[in-house]
Parts: sequence; C-alpha cells; structure tokens
Amino acid sequence: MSDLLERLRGRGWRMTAQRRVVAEVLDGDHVHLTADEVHSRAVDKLPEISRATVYNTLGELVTLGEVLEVSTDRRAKRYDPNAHRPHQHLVCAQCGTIRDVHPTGNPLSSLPDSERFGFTIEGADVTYRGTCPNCAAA
Amino acid sequence: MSDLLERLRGRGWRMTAQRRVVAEVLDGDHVHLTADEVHSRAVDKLPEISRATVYNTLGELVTLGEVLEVSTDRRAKRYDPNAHRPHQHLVCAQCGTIRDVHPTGNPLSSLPDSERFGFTIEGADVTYRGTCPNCAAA
DNA sequence: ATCCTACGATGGACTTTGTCTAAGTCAAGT
DNA sequence: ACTTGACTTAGACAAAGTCCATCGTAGGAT
Repeated sequence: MSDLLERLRGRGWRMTAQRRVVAEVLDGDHVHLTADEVHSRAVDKLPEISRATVYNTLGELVTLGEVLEVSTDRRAKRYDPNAHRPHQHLVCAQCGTIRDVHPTGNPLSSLPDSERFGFTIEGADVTYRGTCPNCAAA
Repeated sequence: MSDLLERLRGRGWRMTAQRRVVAEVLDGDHVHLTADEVHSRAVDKLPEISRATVYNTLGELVTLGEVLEVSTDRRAKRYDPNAHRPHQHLVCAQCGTIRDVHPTGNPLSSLPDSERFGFTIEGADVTYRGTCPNCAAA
C-alpha cells in the first residue's frame, strides 16, 4: 500500500508515524476491520497511538475516497481498503465474515422509473446474506 | 394492524397495553421509525412506557418476523412494519428519507457461482442511494 | 370473582461506538 | 535549527442499545 502513501503525500497529507501505521493495517484483500480492530492492530506497531487518531485518520481516508465505510450490521462500521474496484459484499449471518464480491450487471437497472419517486439515483449497495462454509460445517 | 395483534395473540403473546401501543405506533403513516421515535410516540399514548420495553418489544417483533430492521446509516436502526411483502429501500443521502421500493428481477441471479465462495446464499438486501426531490430542489 | 404465578415492564446502571476539546507535539518548509 | 500550524493525545462526553433486579399484571386455575 505504498501506492496509497504516495497518493496521500501528493494530496498534501503530512506523513506521520500514526497515519502510516493505520494505512499499513488496512493493507490487503478482503480486509474489513472495525475502527477498534484497526486501533488494536495499530497499537501493536505503535503503542502510544490513540483511538481518536485512528478515528480521525479513517475518516480522512474515507473522505479522500481511499477507503470505504461498510455497515453490514448494526454493530461497528467496518473499513474496506478496496475502494478502487466497485464491489458489493457477501456476509455470513452466523459469524459475520465479509467477502468482497463482484456481481454481474448494473444493480440500478433493476429499479424502474415508476419506483424512483423522483429521486436522482446515485448508486446501489447490495449485501448478500448467507452462511459461510465454515459455519455450515459446524 | 389488528391483524398483527391477532397473529401475536395466536402465537401465545401475552397482550399488554405496552405491546398494543408499540404495534399501534408502527401502524402509522411514518413507517421507518427509530426505536427512540417509536418510544416517544408510544409515550404520547401511554406516558409510563419505558425505553427498555420498547426495545424488547421491537426485538420480539423482529424475531417473529412481523417487523424488519433496517440499517441504512450508522445511526439508529429503523423498524419497518412492511415485513410481509419483500422489498428494498431507497434512501436520500441528504435527509435520510426512506422509501420502500420493489425492483424487478431476482437480485441473487446477479451473483455468479464463482463469486459465492462456498456460501449458501439466503438473500440480498439492496439499498439504492440518491437524492430525493425535496433535497434536490433546495 | 378472586387468587396465583410466570411472563412482562420498569428504571437505572452499564456497554459499545463514536465525537469533541484543550493542550501538547512534531513534520516539513525556510 | 527554528517556526508554525497541522497532527496527536487523553479523557470527557454523547447516542444507541443491553442487562438486571425488582415490581406489576394478564390470563388461566379455582
């Protein structure tokens, strides 16, 4: 994710140890951590990092469009670093595991004009619910 | 919503003034209330009803499948009494207004096997994001 | 009609998730 | 190396929701 660090520097971000650590924690595929999980992993690398900084940094990453907020349940928001390829989410109803998925077609085409109530539609978020192989085995 | 009260009684629910009031509130015109909104409207009809009872009753209605939980943002959950007719939601990004909508086609068909990661898929929730006519005018 | 009792209601403490603020710290340009 | 203002910090605060001990009552039993 040094790409990300480069982009952020280019946008005038001051590069601090804390921000670097948060970006590192979010690196990877199918990563969907809560703010608290990001914080506790960040603490492993940089013990004095504060919760507020993690929240601030995540919020900035979301504003910059580098990270997506995902809310699949009523619990904590999760942060998805895979912001550059459009995708939806598949969630296990038992254990909460989240996978990024790429459905076919355009979800907007399923909403006819008569069902748009004069709204300007900007997008659609799809959450597929199911049971993961692990939980199905148990 | 005396249908609902009948069904609940048939399921062995003890009928109390509090439960009746919560059911009545959900039967109103505003069909996507937060727990707090349900509580404050319930208080108008039954001043001594407690928050905990409203939460308990809403939780029971959800468990029984009579009411759906909707989490469109990271604020409070909303409760949707329109549980017997499958539908999705259209949300205004500005003001948070929610409309029930009925898309065409089956959302599950857009998820190819290769994107299912061995999950058993049970359903899909679609949230269309947009701007409502009111907010677009402003 | 009254009594019993298990189910439901109550309010307040508690938890989780997230925001805000005042004061201290430090990255980076000069 | 100095300076400056952006960044970080700890902790108070807030909103949404859960838990628990205790009290009240719906509805069947008598």
